[in-house]
Amino acid sequence: MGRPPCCDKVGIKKGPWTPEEDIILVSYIQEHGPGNWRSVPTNTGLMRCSKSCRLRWTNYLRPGIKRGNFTDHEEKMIIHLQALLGNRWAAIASYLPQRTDNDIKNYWNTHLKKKMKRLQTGTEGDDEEDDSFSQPKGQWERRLQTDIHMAKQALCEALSLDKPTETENKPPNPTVQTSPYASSTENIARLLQNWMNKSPKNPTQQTNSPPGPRFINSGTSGSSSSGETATYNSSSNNTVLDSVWSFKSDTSQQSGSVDDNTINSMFQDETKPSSESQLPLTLIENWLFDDGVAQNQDDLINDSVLLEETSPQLFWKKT
DNA sequence: AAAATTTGCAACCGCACGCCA
DNA sequence: CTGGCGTGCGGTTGCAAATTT
Repeated sequence: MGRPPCCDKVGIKKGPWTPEEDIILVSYIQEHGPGNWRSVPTNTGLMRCSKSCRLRWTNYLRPGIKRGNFTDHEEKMIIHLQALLGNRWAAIASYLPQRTDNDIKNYWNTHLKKKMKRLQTGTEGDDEEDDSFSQPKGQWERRLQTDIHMAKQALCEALSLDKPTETENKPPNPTVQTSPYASSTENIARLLQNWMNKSPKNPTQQTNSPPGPRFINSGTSGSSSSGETATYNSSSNNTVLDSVWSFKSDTSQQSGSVDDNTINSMFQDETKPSSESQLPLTLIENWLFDDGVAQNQDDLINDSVLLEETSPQLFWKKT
């Protein structure tokens, strides 16, 4: 007998999330914290399955998420990490705390994969955008070696949970960085008001949206169950979220500055690994982005293994 | 200017895994 | 030990926006 569905499919709404739903979800999580997703639809009245709630939260509503264009640095990291880890997007995302695995996966599939293909078809060197990326030879061997390497790395990771966290040279970690929601407080009241004033059919236009490539109007497709589904700009979702967070913080703290510690502690047990649970990044980053190594991908794995073997302490903690 | 095609991304689906009774 | 449940993960899809014809 097969597993029952994660949720009752009858009456479950699908498709794009509306701002109302986002607000309900965020409010609930702000009160109860993430987790126990099963109870979220029940307790909030959201006509969404628990999975959908979790996905919406982790991929979109969670604080600390950076949206918009990937930087060169991020792109290189993804390329290198993908070479090391394969399509283990969650693992890759753990090294890019501001990005979700879904985001990284999408970026890989839509941008980097093509780049790879281009390079593979013999245009190496012609690509002005990415001179650090080249298709490795003997991929199977390397993958095998990678897996061994990763097993070692995972072990180190597991054993170094209580090690001090790296911070320097490290991309800002959402669990310690200043909340972007607090920083956008100025716009928030206005944005929230804008959104509230506009009819659901009139999407909130970006007033401080991230520099995303374009804006998708999620529209009513896929969520026809609600005849009056609010259409809104996906890229402004964070704007709505900003509004929620900051609105709440404004009501409790006149300064409008969210108590980051409160929020951060609140979400410490999220799906994204905290900095404490990560392998010290600086050394890996340094190694990954060492130009010499980057230009010599064939030696990448060997270098890493060698490095690990010759300097095992580097993989434990920064000295 | 309009139609056709491509692109990008949010969301869904199904499987896997760990926990617990 | 076993089965149910909750959650996480990776692959895939659907559709609006952007681009090309």
